[in-house]
Amino acid sequence: MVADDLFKALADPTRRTILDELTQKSGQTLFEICARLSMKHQLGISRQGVSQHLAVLEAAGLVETRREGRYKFHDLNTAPLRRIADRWLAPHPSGPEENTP
Amino acid sequence: MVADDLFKALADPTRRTILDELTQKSGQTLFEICARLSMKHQLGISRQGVSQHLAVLEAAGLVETRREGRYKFHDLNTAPLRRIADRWLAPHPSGPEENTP
DNA sequence: TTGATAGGCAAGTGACTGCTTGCCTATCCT
DNA sequence: AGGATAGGCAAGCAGTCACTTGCCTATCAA
Repeated sequence: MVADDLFKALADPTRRTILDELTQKSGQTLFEICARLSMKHQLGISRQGVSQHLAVLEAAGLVETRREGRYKFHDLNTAPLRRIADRWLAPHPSGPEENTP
Repeated sequence: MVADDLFKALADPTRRTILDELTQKSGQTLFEICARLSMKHQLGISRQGVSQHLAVLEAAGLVETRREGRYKFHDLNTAPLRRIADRWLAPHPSGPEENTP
């Protein structure tokens, strides 16, 4: 389920802060994001923790990555965000989501 | 944290289905929502489960309630939804969310 | 080639969460 | 009054999640 990945990704405050950082400066590496979370947000989190958060954001389609040599750059993709509110702003004839987990 | 309640509320698929139902028909009671989840969505969930979900949605500001006698009606409030995407669509000078849990 | 840098994989742990069950209160209808 | 209906409170349980630790691979610079 696509919507599920999206909302689950947004549910964590650290992931939302990562999106904030990528909004300010796109194309950051893992270490760069780690440094910013630590410096600007006083987030004492390990590199692995950030890496796992980025994986969740990528699975949700909110972050796209490109490799260059040993560097992996992370870019923001706001497309999924813009469709969130639309779902509940107008009545739908049928439920847009199957809910059988 | 307001944003935290909002995103946590949206993280659960059952709660999103409840929002779908309230979009279709506003002002439903707890039992009415229970019946619709069971009939239309094959969700085998207890009344307490639905009640707890509604409490979370109300804490997030997505649902507002009004009592009339022994009935409690639930109405949708889409205002918080419309501000979600805005956060990451334009760069912010400083982080809009404190992240010190 | 050696060391340093950037990142990945996997297992373990503590906390949170969704859900149930059991019991209780309040309102309405005969 | 008495039963039925609508809803609330609280404890308990199982599954999920965020995070850490330890080790491994790949690229670059000397």
